[in-house]
Amino acid sequence: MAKRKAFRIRDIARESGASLTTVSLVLNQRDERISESTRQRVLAAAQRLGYQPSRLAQGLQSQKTGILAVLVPELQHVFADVYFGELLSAIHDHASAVNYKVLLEVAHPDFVSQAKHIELFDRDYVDGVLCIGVTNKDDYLVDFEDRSRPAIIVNNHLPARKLNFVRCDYEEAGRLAAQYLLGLGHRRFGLIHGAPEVQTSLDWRAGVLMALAAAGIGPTPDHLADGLYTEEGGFDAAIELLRRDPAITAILTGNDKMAIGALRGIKKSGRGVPLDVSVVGCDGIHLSAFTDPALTTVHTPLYDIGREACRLLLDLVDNRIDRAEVVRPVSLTVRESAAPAT
Amino acid sequence: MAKRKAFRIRDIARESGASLTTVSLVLNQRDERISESTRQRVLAAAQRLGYQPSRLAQGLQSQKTGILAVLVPELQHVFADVYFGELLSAIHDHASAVNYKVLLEVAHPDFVSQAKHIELFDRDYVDGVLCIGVTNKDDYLVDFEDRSRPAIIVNNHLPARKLNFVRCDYEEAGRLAAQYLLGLGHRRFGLIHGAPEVQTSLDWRAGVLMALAAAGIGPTPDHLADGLYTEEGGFDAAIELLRRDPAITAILTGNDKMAIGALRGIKKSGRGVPLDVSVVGCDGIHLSAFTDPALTTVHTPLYDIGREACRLLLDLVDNRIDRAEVVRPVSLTVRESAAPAT
DNA sequence: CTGAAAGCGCTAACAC
DNA sequence: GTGTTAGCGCTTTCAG
Repeated sequence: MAKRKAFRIRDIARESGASLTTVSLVLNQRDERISESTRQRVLAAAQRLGYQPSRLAQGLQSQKTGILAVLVPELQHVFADVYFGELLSAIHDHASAVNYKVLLEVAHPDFVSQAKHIELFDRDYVDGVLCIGVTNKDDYLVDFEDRSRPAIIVNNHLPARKLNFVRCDYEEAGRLAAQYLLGLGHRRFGLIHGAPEVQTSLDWRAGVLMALAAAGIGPTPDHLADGLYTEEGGFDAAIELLRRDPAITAILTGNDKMAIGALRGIKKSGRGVPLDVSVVGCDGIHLSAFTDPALTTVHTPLYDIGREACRLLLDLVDNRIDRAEVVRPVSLTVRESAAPAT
Repeated sequence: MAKRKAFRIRDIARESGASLTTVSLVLNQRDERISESTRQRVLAAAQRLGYQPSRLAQGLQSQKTGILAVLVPELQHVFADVYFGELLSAIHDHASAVNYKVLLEVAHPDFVSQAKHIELFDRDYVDGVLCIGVTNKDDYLVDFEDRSRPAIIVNNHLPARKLNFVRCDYEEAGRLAAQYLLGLGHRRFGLIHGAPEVQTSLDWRAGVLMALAAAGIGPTPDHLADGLYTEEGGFDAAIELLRRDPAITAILTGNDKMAIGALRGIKKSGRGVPLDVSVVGCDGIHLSAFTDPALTTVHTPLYDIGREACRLLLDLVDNRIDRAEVVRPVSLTVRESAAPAT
C-alpha cells in the first residue's frame, strides 16, 4: 500500500514539458504572455495529477499564511458555549467562504509570560487574530497594538486601548430593556449583570441605570447581583435579589443564560413569571425562544458581528483599511416573560 | 507608530556576532560542539530580541506544520454542541500541551468535489486530521486511507473502511442500559436511537436489542423511533412511542440530549418519570446531572476519547505506531430517572 | 569549534 | 513566448 504523496510544481513541469516558471505563471493567471497551447497542456497536467500548491512554500514567499486565529478565553467548556459557538460559526463561515482557514488558540493564564500570543504572529502561524471573550484584565492585548499584523476584538472593546473592535451596543441593550419594563409600569427592579471585568457588562449596566435614573429611579446596591454569565449564577442571583427586596417586580439580566437561570430562581422563590415578576434577557440565543415562558430579550446580532469582524480583519490584513471600530444596533424581541406591573 | 516586525534568525546572528548555522545549532540544542561562551551570547541575543523561529520556514524544511486539523460535520450550531465541544476541548488541550495548534475544518457537502479535505494534506496545512461526527455516508474518508499523512476517526468507526479510530463501546453502552432496566423488572421498552447513518448509533441499538433478546424480549418496529440526536427529536419520539404502545414502562435513548427531550415528552404525555416510565440516556454530559429527575445514563468518557485520539494521531504522525484501533469501556451512572417497574 | 552552501517549494524579476 | 535565477527563513551536511 503505497502512501500517496502530494504532487509538486516540478511534477507538473515535467509532466507538461514546461518550466517551473511557466507552470507558476499559468496557475496564477499571470499568463497573458503564455501561448494558449502550453497553457492548456499545463492546466491539463495539473488537473490530472490533482496538483495543489504548498501553502508553506507560498507563504514563505508571500509572507501570508491564509490562516486566521480565533483566541478564546480559558473557561469551562468554552467550545460548548452557544455564545462562543455562534461567533465561531460566523467567523468560520466567512473565513472559509474567502478561502481562509481558522486556527484555534486558548488564552491560558501563562500566556503572556510565554509570549504565546505573539507567537501566532512572530512564528508566522496566522495573518490576523480575532479575540473573543476578552476582559479588561487581559493585559496581553497591548502586545497586539503595534504589531505588523492586525488583531480585532469581537463583540467587546477596551476603553483604555487603541484596538480594533466590532461589537453591538450593550448600553443601548440595557436602555431598551429598562425602558420597555418602565413602559409596562414597573418601578422596582433587580439587575443581574455579568462579570464586571467584561466591558460590555459594564456598558449594559450603565444603560439600564441611565434609563432608570431618567425615570427618577435609583436602585440601591441591594438591587444588583453578579450572575457570572451562567445559568447557575442567574438562578442564585434571582433568589438573592428577591430575598433582599421581595417587592421587586422586574428583573433584567445581562445575558440569556442568566435569564434562564433567573426564571427557575424566581419560581423557586415562589413567584410566577411574568405574573409576579417580569424578566428581560439579553442576546436572543436560540434557546431563549423555547423557555417557559418564552423569554423577552434584547437581540444582539452575534452572527453578524462575527462575520463582520472576520470581514474587517481581512480588510486590515490586506491594508484596505487601517482602523476598525464598529458598533451595531440591537433590538427588543418581545415574547412572554415580561408583563405589565400589577 | 512603527509596526514591529518579528525578528529573524539573521538578526540574532548579527546581534550575537555568530553565523546562521551556529545560531540554529544552539537554538536546536544540537550544540555539543559549540563553545559555552558563544552559546551564551546567542541565547542572550535571542532572549533579548524575543526571537521565535518562523514555522513557515521550519515547516518547508521539515515537511511538518505543527498543526492538526479537526474536521467537523456541517450541522446547525456544531460549535455550540456539548458533544463536539467536549471533544474539541480535549483535543485542543492535549495538542497545545505538546505544542501543536488546532485548525478547524467543516466538512461541507461540496467538500469531496473540490477535494478540500485532501487540500489539508496536499497543501501542507496540517500534519494529521481528527474526524469527528462522521457517518457511514462520508465517502470522502476513503481519500484519507492511503495518504502519506494520517487521519483518525474520533468516537466512531466505519466497518467498511480501514481507518484509524478511537471510540467507546456503544454496543456495551446499549447492553448496560438494557440490562439495568431488565434488572429493575421492566419488560416493555421504547428505543430512541440517533441517526442510523452513524455507526455508533447502530452499535448502541444492536447492544440494546441483543440484551433484550437474551431476556426473551423482541420489540417490534413500533418500539423504535429516530430521535435525530436532538432534544426536539427525543421529545417527539417519546410522545410517539407512548402513543403507539401506552404500556411501555422504560425508554432508552442513544444520547443524553434525546433523553432530556424524552423527559419532557413523557411528562407531556401525562406520565411521571420514573414512576410511570423509566429513562436511561447515554453519554453522561454535564447537564445530565442537573435535569429533573437527574438522568440515569451510560457514561462515555468523551474527554478521554478526545485526548487519546489526539495522542495516537501524533504517534501516527511521528511513525511511533502505524495503526490505531482503540475501544474504550463505558460505565453506568445511576441517578434518579430509572426505577423498578411497578 | 565554526561557517559556507545546498535545498525545502514556490514566485517574480530578468534574460533570451 | 519561455526559461534561468535569486530569494523567502530555516536546517543540515560538509569543509575548514
